[in-house]
Amino acid sequence: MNIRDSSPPARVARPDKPERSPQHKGQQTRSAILEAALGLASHVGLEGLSIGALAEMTGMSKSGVFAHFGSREELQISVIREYHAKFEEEVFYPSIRDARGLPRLQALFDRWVKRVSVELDSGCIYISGAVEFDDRPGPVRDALADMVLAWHQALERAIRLAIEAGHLLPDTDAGQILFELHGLILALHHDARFLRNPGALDRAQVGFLRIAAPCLTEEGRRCLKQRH
Amino acid sequence: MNIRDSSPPARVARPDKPERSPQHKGQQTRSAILEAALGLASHVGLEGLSIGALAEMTGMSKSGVFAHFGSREELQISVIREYHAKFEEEVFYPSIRDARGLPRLQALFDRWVKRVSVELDSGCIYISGAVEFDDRPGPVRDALADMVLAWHQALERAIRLAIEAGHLLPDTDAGQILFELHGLILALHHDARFLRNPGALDRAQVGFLRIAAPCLTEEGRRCLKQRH
DNA sequence: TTCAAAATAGCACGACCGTTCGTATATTTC
DNA sequence: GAAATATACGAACGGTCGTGCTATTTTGAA
Repeated sequence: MNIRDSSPPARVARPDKPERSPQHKGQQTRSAILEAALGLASHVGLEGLSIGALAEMTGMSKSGVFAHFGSREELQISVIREYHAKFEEEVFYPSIRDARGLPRLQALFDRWVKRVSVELDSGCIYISGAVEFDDRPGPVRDALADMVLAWHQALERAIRLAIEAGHLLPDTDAGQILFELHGLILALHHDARFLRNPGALDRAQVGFLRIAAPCLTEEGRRCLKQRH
Repeated sequence: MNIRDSSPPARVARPDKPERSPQHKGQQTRSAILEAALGLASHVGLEGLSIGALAEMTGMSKSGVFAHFGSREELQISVIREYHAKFEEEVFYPSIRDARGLPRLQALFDRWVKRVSVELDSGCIYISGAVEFDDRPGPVRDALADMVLAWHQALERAIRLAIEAGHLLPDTDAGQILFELHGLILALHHDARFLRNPGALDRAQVGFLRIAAPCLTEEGRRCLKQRH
């Protein structure tokens, strides 16, 4: 099961099939670069990514770094994909082991909250990227939008499952719930990272309950109580 | 009455008192530059602002533009102040003519929504700036944070007035309401500008009612009905 | 009309950017 | 081992950036 139904990794710059062992040195340093890039982009944004800075961080030459991606755009897209994979691994996969319905939805939200606020240095690339590229069409924006949409769809699916499971009222507007939950995350990101307001985390948690409250069935209410 | 209690314009680069008429040519072109800068920053962000691009837009030389601000940072700060003034004029001032309480609060929110979504080209500098500068301490971040905080305080004041007016329940947590309303705006900005989802505007309006609903007194409910 | 001051232009600088190219070094395959 | 190929380097290019100088023009008032 994957967040998105779409294509496998599908490296653009390296169309060779990713056989296990051969030429693994390249992939190895490529991963190292990508990890550094992820950290850098978390601070300065995707637009702030510079090949020179990356070269210095990894102790390589600029051209050495460059060769792994072929262009700055491809580097940015690779970073987005890398972030997506990490996000999947830290937020999505652990949560779908919870029972479908409210427990799973709350697990997804909680891990999302942690990812956005707690992570000491890493700002959310989905959020910063959305702001950076909302007026900049092109392949980077498209890649970013694909990932964000996939995540939103996964969340909306979880909300609908909560309806089907009888935890939320049948007339609940899943898209509206998603919109408001997303708003909580964005407000959290804003208040915690920009304003450095430590109370934001609680505000987001309280917000979740306030959003869910008017849609809860009795079984849903019991479901939330259990988690005290 | 002003959103913020703090300092008058207080030009840093031009400490001369702003007497009415003399040397008005400078201020005039300065305003023209600032207006162009505001439009540019709305598209490419405060970090994307470049003096060269500004010079080309205004038909001036780079050094001519530069001389008006003395540094890029001062230019960015001036743009922030200019945006703040425009924001005040379009959102705050017209709304405080509504009756204090829910009507004023809703007016503030509605104009805020319009400002963020409808404005054809102008993205919100408060929002994009917060993302750009959340990891970049310095005078620009401080100026931006000051403006945002002032606006938040003005909104929280409006919420508290709605409590005092008996429109919202006395135990309403004004800070929490502010947090959630802010979330709606951020989600709107994200969905409308980045994802180009036209339904986001309605979602924000519905969200307002859903956030207010559990806090309403009977008088508050009547207050909302009136506006059908 | 004259003149000082303000406003703008012109030019150059150093720094960094992404990118290209030729070449040397590792690494893998045979 | 050698041959083949993947990987990395170093230097250089054209460009844009912010900024500092020095002229030149424009402005507003005496």
